[in-house]
Amino acid sequence: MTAIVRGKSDRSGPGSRSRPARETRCERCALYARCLPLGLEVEALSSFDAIIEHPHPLKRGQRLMHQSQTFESLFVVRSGSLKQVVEQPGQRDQVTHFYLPGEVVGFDGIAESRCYGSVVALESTFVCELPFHRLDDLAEQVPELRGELFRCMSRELCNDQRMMCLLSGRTADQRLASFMLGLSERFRSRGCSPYCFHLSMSRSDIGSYLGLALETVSRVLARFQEQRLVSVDGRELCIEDHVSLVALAEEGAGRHSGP
Amino acid sequence: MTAIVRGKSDRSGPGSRSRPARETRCERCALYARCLPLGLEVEALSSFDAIIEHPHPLKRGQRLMHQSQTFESLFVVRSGSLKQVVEQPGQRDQVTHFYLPGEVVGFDGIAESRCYGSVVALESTFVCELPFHRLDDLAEQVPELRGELFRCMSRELCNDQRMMCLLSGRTADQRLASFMLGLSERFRSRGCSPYCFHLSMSRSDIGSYLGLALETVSRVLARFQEQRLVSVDGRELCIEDHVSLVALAEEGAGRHSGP
DNA sequence: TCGGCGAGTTGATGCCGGTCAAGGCTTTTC
DNA sequence: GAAAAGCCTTGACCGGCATCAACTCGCCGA
Repeated sequence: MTAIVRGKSDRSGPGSRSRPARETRCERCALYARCLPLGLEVEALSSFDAIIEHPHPLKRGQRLMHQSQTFESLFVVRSGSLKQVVEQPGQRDQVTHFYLPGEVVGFDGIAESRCYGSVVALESTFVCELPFHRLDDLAEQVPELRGELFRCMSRELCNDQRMMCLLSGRTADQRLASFMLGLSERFRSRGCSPYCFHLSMSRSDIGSYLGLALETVSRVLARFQEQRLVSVDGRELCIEDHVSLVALAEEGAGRHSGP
Repeated sequence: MTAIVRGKSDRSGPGSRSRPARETRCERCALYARCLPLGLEVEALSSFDAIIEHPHPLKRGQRLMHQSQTFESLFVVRSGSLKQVVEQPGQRDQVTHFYLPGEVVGFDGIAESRCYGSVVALESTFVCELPFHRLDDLAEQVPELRGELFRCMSRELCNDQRMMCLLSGRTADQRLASFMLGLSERFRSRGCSPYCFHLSMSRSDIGSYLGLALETVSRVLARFQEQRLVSVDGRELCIEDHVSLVALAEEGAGRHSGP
C-alpha cells in the first residue's frame, strides 16, 4: 500500500486540508501506542487510516472549533496543545479542558450535533481529523474501535468527575498540586519527563480551569517554590518534591475527613 | 411475540433478578419516549427488550453498585432516584450525580471495567439492567442504538462541563438557583410539575454536590424563601419566581463579566 | 414513655481567596 | 527605538462561606 486516497477535497479556512503523504499513517505515528486505533488489526487500521484528514496546523490562538458551530468531526492532537473554553452570556469565559498529544477533542459535540465549547490552540498544533459519520460507520464493522470509543468517552467522564471533586471542596493549594501532578502523569505516559515540563497555558487559563483567580495561581506557585515543592521559571515547571505534593493533594481538610 | 426469554438465571444479593412478565416491555413503559431505545424499529426494540434484566427494587440507602466493583452493566432508572458518591481516601465523600427516571447510570464504569463511584438509592427505586457486553453486541447491529449510546454519553459530558462551570466561579446563591432550575427542567421533561416537586436528597447531599456546606444550603434556601423566589417545606419545594431565579443563575459576578 | 439518632435550622466567628491596584518584564508592532 | 499590549508578580483589603456550636423536630426501637 502506497498512497492513501482520501475522499474529500480541500476546503478553505482553518479547516482546509493538506495531505502530507507518508507521515499520516497511524502505524508510523509516535503516538500510536496511546491513540484511538490502538489494538486494531492491520486491515482495520488501514480503514481507520483512510478516514483521517489533516487540517492545516493551528498557530497559537487559532481556533480548532467555535462554540455552537455544527459538529462534524472528532480531532486527535498530534502535537502541541489546546484548551477548551466555554463562553457563557454575561460571565467570564471558563476553561474546561486542556488537550495534549494523543487526546481526543470533540466528544461533547455529539449530543446536540454542535460544539459545546470553543477549542483554541495554546501553541503551534497539529491535529488529525476524524469525520464522525465515517468513524461511526467504521465502529459498526470494527468492534475493537467501537470499544475504544466507548472507553475513551467513559475515561473522559471519569476525568470530569475527578475535576468536579477537585473544584468542590479542595483548597487552592490542593487544586494546584493535583493539577501539576495530573499534567506530570500525562507527560510521563507520553514518554516526556514527568518532572520538568513546559506549561503551554497562561496563569489565567490555569486559574479559570481550577476555579481560582490568576493572582492566586501566581501566589500559590510562588509559595510552593519557597517550600521547595516545585521550581518555577515563567512557564517552565520542575517538580522537586513529588511525595510531598501527592501528600498535599490527598490531604483531608475539614471536619468530615482528616488525619 | 408473547413471553420474553431471558438468558440469565437469578442471582443473590441486591443484584438478584425477578422477572415480572408484561410490564417489562419497553414499548409499554411510561418512560419510553425519554429512554435509550427511543427510535428503534420494532425488531430492534424487541432485541433490546430481550437483553434487559430487572433486579429487585432498591430500598432507600441500598446500593446499586459499589465503588471499584467490577463493571458489568448499565442501569436505567425506572422509578425513584439515586445518587452517585465518590469516596476518596481521607476526604469527605463527594456526591457527583443525581439520577432521575429515564437516566442512565454507569457509563463511567466502561473505561476501567470498574464502577467509578458508588450509586445509592435515595428512595424506593426500580431500575432496568443492561448487561454491557450484550448492549455492545446489539450496538453493532443497530446503528440507531449505537448513535443513541454515543449521544447519551456525550450529553453526560456536556452536563459535567456545565457542572464544572458552576463549581468554578459561581456563588452559593447561583449554584442553588441553577441546581433547582436544573431539577425543575428534568421534572418538566418527564411530565412532572416543574414548579413543585419533592427533593429526595438531603441538604447534606445537595451541599456535597454543589461544593457547599450543608449549613449554607439551608441558609440560602431560607433566604430564597424570604425573597419569595421559592417556598420550601422540608423537602417539598415550589418555585415561585422562575424569572428571577433564572436571572440570578445567569447573573455575572466579578470584574471579568458584565453587570 | 423515654432515649437516641439523623436531619434541619440558626447564630457567632474567622479565614481563605477574590478583588483592586501598582509595577516589572517580555513580546509585538509600527 | 519607542510605544503598546500581554503576562506575571506582589501587596492591601475585605467579604463570602466554612466551621463550630447549640437547639428543634420527627422518627424509631427498646
